[in-house]
Amino acid sequence: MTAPAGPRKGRPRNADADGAILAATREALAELGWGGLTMGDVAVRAGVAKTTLYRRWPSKNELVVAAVAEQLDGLEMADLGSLRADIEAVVTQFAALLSAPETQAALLALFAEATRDPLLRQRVREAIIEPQKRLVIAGRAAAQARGELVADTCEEMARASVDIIFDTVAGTVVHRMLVSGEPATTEWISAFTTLLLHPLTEISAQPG
Amino acid sequence: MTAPAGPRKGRPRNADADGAILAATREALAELGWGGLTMGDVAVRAGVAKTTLYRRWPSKNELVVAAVAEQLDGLEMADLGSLRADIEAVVTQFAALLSAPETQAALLALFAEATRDPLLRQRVREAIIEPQKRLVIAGRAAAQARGELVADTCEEMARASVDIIFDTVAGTVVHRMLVSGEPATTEWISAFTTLLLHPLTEISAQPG
DNA sequence: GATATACGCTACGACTCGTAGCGAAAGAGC
DNA sequence: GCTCTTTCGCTACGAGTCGTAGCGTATATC
Repeated sequence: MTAPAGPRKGRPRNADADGAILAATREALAELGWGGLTMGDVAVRAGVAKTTLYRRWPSKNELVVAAVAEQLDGLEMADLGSLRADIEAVVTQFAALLSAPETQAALLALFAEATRDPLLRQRVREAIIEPQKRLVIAGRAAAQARGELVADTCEEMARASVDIIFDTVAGTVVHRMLVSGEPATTEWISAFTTLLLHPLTEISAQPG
Repeated sequence: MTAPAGPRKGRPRNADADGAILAATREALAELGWGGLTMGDVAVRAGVAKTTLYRRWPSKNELVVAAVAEQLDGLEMADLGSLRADIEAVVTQFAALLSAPETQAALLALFAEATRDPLLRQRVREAIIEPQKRLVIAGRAAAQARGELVADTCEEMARASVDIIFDTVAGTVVHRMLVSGEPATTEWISAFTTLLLHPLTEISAQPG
């Protein structure tokens, strides 16, 4: 996405620079926040010139989107044999990611900027939000294959339930860790999973 | 809070200016976002000099905290006779507030800045988060008085349940409206309330 | 009146964004 | 080997912002 087609003739780009810049962006975001992050500082941390940043990303916004998206792509939904275990595992992963100050500052700063910039908002949804719904879809498919959940009645309802479940899980965890500032202990994750499982299994058993 | 003790001798402050400045701050935040908001612009919108802003609030951060806190103080928990109706009513109020772009940008921008600035974070919790937990407490008390929920087993568990319920409600609504960008329709509020009521009544009926 | 504060205005230093121009480096194609 | 193309680091720049300072004036209390 950043460099769709590599250059054909001239001097090739430093392959290591992309990773170094994105890491430096997250690091700077952790220490300084969105408002405190400066392109010059990121360049120094990454060991490149400021102009190199602008040669690869058009603005601060796009750079941070790329940095955060790369971070969240590491989330995975494992099939541990039960819906409860799967949910607890992915929530634990998510919480661990969100406990890193760099991810905290990056995510919220991005969301905040996205509320005013429709283009950035769309980029955030495309690059960050939508890809993560795969986790809900994968977890439900596994549960259905194990017989823990019945198959969805129709395509439309399946999509709607993915959205509401994703909003509830992501929203609650994000709110607890970023807004309330409390850590997500194993006990809390267990309690939240219980809260989530009750209506999930019931609604699934008797839709309508 | 802003001016704890009024001045005793000199020229008194313009009483209307505070409200005008806070309103102008929210308006500017809606149009320009945190990054785009400038103190000079707010001053022009409010019809005062920039120095007047700094005479009343020490920085941009504090000004926005005050502007958002004032906005959220309008939320109320009404006793409508049933727990479901009470929850739906307060969620509807909250969603209506969050549908205003000025509140969206303000809240998220504030949360984002708060992740890096511990002092600001504490101010946000004191002035914005904690006061709103009164809604959960009031709603639960009313439900217990009506016999819909049993009384809490101990003080500590009561506080923990307030926290988890608050995180779930606020987090889910915020995430849906601000991150996913979907509006909170009456159907969605109803479905979410159902999802919330199941474990609430069950856990309350058989704690542990 | 004397005093003390708030007000509007202008100017300022320090900082950041994003761009432009320079010479040099590192590959591709002939 | 030689040319062409692109990237690189560096420096400098214009525009814009934060937060402060100084000035003269307005408006209150003592």
